[in-house]
Amino acid sequence: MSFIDSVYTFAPETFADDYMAIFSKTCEYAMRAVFYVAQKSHEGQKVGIKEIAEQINSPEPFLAKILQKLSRERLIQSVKGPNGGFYFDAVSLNRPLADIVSAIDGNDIFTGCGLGLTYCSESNPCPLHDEFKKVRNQITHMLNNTTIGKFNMGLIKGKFTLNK
Amino acid sequence: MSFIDSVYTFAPETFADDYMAIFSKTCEYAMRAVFYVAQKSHEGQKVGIKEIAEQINSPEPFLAKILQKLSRERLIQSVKGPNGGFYFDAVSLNRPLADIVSAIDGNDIFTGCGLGLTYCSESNPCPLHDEFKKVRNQITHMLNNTTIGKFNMGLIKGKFTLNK
DNA sequence: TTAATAAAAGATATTTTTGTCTTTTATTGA
DNA sequence: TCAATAAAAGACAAAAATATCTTTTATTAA
Ligand code: FES
Ligand code: FES
Repeated sequence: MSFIDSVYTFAPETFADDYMAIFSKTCEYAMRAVFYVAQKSHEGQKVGIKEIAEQINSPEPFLAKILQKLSRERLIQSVKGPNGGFYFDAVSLNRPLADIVSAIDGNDIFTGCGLGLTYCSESNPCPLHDEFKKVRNQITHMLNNTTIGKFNMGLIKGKFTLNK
Repeated sequence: MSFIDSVYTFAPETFADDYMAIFSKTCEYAMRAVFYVAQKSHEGQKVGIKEIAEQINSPEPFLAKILQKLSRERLIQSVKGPNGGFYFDAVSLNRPLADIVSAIDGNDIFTGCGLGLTYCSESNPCPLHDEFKKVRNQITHMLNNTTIGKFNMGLIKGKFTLNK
């Protein structure tokens, strides 16, 4: 390939600098928002979408969609109009984070096969099955044992970050 | 909303029955393919893309792209022409599966923040940091301690599945 | 040295995820 | 009861991931 050619030839980046996280971006926004709203609820306040989006550094209209979904599923509370906003009642504050994750990302992270087989099963395991089960169990444990309100104190005391 | 209306009104499924896995589909295909080719290499054979795609149940042209990438990165060996195909040499068979994953999905799964913060850090942790670190470490351990050739015997003996 | 073979590369298409914009509905306080 | 407010809903747009098709290059064996 000549120099001139190379100037006009770009690698067909089918595999961009992709970076794959455990949770979808949607779910990451959801979790950050939930923790932020929980903290405010602990202080007895409701929060508007604009403030939430600013504080967790997420696109506002997109986050609105996410919270709408959580609201429809009664995982978060909201009221319209002046002094309205999002908040959590006492019951919701005690819900596990797992409820948020499964509402957004589904249950694959709790039950799915690491190699993408349709069903994860003991009788027909993929090679990674035994080790992957441990990973899945730890994720499940983490999400089941983290209530939505668990970090309220830490957040109020400034121990944790929710914005990049 | 009237009955007639409801007949023609469909919920705008912005959140389809999404299911989020730990690895991208691309990476799942890659891992399944790698294990399949490794097994064949152990038996001294090269395998064509068609056979691999059939055996691991993946779209053939898409898998071809994936293996091309791994080939460019010297993670898998290949030869063109008659009797050609993909295979692993002894060195590659001993590579950790982590090399495949990071080539395809990047390093976020090893180092990224569970809540999607730009950097995961001890000094500015997100609420999930402590627990998420454990998950990440277990994934890292799993992928570093699994060589590409680790399951050859199990696969030959039919203990494992690679197709759905 | 040629025909057949099989991977590599390139171009294109589809689907899903992520993100934006506009309109509607509910609530509140004046 | 009216104007202001804020979430809900709906329609639309952009980007990324997934998938397909065609052409090119390298290798082998006859
Ligand atoms: S079968 Fe793959 S993780 Fe269980
Ligand atoms: S800061 Fe979020 S996992 Fe470390």
